[in-house]
Amino acid sequence: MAQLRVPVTRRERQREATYDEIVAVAAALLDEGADLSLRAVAARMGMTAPALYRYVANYQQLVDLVAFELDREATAEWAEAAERFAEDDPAARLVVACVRFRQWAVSKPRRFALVFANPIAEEDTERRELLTVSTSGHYFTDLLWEVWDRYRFPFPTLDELDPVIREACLDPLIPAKAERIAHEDRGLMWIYMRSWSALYGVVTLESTGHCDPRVIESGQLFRATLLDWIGPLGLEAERQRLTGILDEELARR
Amino acid sequence: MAQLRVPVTRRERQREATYDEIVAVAAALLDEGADLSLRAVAARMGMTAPALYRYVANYQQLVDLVAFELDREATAEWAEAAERFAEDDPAARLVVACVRFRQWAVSKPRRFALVFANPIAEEDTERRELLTVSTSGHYFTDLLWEVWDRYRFPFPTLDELDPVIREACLDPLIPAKAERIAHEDRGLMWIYMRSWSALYGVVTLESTGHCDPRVIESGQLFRATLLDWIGPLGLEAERQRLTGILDEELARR
DNA sequence: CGAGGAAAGTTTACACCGTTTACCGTTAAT
DNA sequence: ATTAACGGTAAACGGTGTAAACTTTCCTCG
Repeated sequence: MAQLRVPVTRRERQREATYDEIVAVAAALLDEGADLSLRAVAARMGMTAPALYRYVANYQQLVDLVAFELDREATAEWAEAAERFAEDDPAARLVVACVRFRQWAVSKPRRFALVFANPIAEEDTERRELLTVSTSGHYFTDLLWEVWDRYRFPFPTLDELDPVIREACLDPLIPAKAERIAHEDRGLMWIYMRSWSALYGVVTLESTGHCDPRVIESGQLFRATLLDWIGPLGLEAERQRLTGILDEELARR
Repeated sequence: MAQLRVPVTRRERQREATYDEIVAVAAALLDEGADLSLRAVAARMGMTAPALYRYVANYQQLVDLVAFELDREATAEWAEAAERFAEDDPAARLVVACVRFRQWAVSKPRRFALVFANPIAEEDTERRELLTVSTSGHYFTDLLWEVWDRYRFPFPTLDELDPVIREACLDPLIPAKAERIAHEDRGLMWIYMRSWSALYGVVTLESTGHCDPRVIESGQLFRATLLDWIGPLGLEAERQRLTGILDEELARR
């Protein structure tokens, strides 16, 4: 029994704390506009750079670590904000979460770039696996499933899908909490991919600044993109209410 | 008269050639998977690094120069491919150009990242201006206008638009060949922004690899996104033909 | 308790990077 | 022919990631 318990020796607690400090310091550097460097992180922690190699194998792993934690942190924020609507109101929660995601991306573009605009080479299976456990991805798939569970919007059956897509729906390599989705309902994953692609698109465009700043400021492009999904997600009857929530959340700034 | 002619002295020709070589060498480095560094470019040109400062003020300018030229080069490729359809068939040309853009982004992700995934800070007016003259942006706006000129799909009137968006349509800060669009038709720019956002979204998602590799390989996500725009662009009557062109172009690999 | 060993640091070193400064031929213009 | 601009060099500075060798600290086990 004893060895089954996670052994929290003094050393391990210290090590855990060091990891936390790494992430905190990195986030601070990022917010200050400095760029994330191994040496800078080490220096600010009162260590020499090579010491950090006791914690990460190389620079890329440092970045991945920070990205993963920032993703978790951000997702927790959106989730908390979404909880101002009841559990049985997933549509409202989804709207809030999307807006908060967007506000986060626009107000903290460097964090966003680290987490979401970080190129992943096809061959890099390690980093790809890391992507699979992305917290935000799981959160959004889960939310989408709940919306479906409540509103039962249509989605393609597995045999309507392109064989490759079918496989990708059944055994997703992307961040997704698919276990919860019944095998025969896995066509839902296609809706997830499509809607995520749309959301990712506007948000990346806005966050990276490849867009008229006035348009970003107004939020209209994002708003229109979200509204496009009201119909496909079976929320037509709720359009007015959800639009209200959307606008309110956007105005919150 | 004489001083109106662009003076092509020997020196200026040489200088021009050097600029071309910088871009060529940088592109080669990029394609080899090395990262773009001022020193590496200089070394491969047989120069020392400081010599490059006679041509660009700093590293960022080197990147911008290369990005701009690669954008031009790529746009020329898509445009040439699109010309296999007649000038009076802008819809087919648009489909071809979009697919070629996507194939370029997926097969040369590093070039894509340089040109389109390069963050631009809000304050950086210089780089923002550079963005405004982006060749690809002009090409796509132009093509969209031609589609509208032929099919007359509906678009919001200026007074239907949010005031901020209206202003952005009238005096665009984004790459766009807007002069050609009559003042009262500037609502078209809204359609441009929205469709560009959608296109940019999938393509970035696929190019950066934040997506199941099998889905990228199949091209289905991109295909579906493009097909969504057949209706809004007034091309419903052409759906079958355009879908054929789309699939053919995607299969071309 | 004390010996042994792993863990966590440091120092030193190397090869890169962007950038500045001072200097020097070559080339073009007056 | 003189002068000035141009296009290059060498040296140097401070920054980066990373490797190897060495030291100190702490935990564990006989």
